[in-house]
Amino acid sequence: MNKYEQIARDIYNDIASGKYEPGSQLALEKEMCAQYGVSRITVKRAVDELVKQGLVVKRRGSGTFVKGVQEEDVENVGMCGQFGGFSNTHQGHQVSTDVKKFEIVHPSPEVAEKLKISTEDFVYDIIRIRYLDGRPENVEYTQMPIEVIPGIKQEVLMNSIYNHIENTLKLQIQSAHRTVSADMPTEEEKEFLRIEGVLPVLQVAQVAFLSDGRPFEYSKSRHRADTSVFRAVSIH
Amino acid sequence: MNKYEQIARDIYNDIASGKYEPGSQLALEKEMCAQYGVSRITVKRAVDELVKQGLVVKRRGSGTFVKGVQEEDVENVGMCGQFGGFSNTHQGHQVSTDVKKFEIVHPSPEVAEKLKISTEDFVYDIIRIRYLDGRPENVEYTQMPIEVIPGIKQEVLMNSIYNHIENTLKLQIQSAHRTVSADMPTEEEKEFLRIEGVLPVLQVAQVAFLSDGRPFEYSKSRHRADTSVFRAVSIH
DNA sequence: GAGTGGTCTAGACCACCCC
DNA sequence: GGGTGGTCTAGACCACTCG
Repeated sequence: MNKYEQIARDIYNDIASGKYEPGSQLALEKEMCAQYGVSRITVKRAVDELVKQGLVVKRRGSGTFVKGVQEEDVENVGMCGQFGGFSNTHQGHQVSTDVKKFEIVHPSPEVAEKLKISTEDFVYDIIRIRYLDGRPENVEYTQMPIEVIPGIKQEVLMNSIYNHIENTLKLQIQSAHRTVSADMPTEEEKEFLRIEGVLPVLQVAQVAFLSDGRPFEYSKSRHRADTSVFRAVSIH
Repeated sequence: MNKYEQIARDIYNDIASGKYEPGSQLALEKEMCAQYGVSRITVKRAVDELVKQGLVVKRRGSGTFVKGVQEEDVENVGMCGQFGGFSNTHQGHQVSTDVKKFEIVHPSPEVAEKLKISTEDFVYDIIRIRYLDGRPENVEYTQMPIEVIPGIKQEVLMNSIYNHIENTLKLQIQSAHRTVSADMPTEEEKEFLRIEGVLPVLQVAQVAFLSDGRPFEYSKSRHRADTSVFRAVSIH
């Protein structure tokens, strides 16, 4: 564990545990240097992690202050960013999966372009429904190059593809480019998600990248609008 | 202008102008040190800006590589992040505004909590419709504490509140916490946005903060789903 | 003027990749 | 083994806030 990560985690815990009230001032960077026995630039980096998460604000000439945001935000953005697949973001709930389609096909030109592969290559073509505590929450359309992510089996799909990638294949996920939009469900999706009446879906389309820069996934997840939101923090 | 900002901008331009092909390797950090006459940590910081924007990937032991994402992404996330109000994010289009409501009221308990003020305080209560090239694109419900953002006039609302804050009041915007969701428009909104038939709206609710940590705005903008998306890049 | 965080340096050592 | 980026140091100076 790096020093700055450990320090960031420490401060985070102090805030989450209520040791720092919302609006109150954090210990000075100089003080933290002494407390942790590190240089100031390392403390700065640790605190900058919290700034990135939106938990604190730095004011040059004054100090660093706790922002005091809603608890939901802290939980959702938290130490981990809005990352991981579906399973990881809903800890504490019972997650189950229904695999509706699992084939290997050629990608469309659009998908091939996004995944930086040829239409001659092969991709997994997966449709899954995700349930939270037994209620359908979203339907996920996933395409992944078999070259990049080999060994996907039915069993992997029932759990987390992300776990398979990081734990079994030992690959690192680096980033995701997401586009969020609103749409109406198709008739099939209304069945999948047990939607009656008029309810839109929140669509999250993403291209995800490994740490070596290769795109490894193009997916669209379409969520019931009454049970899902997408959160983001942006810093100027 | 700071050195690392200038260097980041330089590299960004090299990528945007196509001097670096997608997938190609950037100049080494050591080379950039020589080129710009700065220390390596400064070059690193510059390149990290581009990583944050999702334009490049660093591979320890190998180098830094251009990710090769869609042009839309680069434009939208770009050098500026997905920031600024509506006017700034649609340069090149003709933007106009229709003010439907402009009053001063007490905030609801929920809004007061988010803005860290009392329900006894006053907030502007604003409803505006935004048009892109003459077509209604979204309706925006804004509440701002009059104490924090004084001097809002009809004329300001016709242009950009953000410009007023940064240029007239000389305040710095620091961050925004956003929650994106999908919903159906109300009957009134269908009129405002000239929606016929069944079309959902993409809602972006946000609390925005000044650089001194004070929340200064709670707003909900509800966009026609057929003309709007929300983009985000997340880095592990 | 005293004190805060912001930027930057020159140099060290480490973890990792590839040959 | 040679070269990459990652982390960290000790110290300097600057920009800003506040009393």
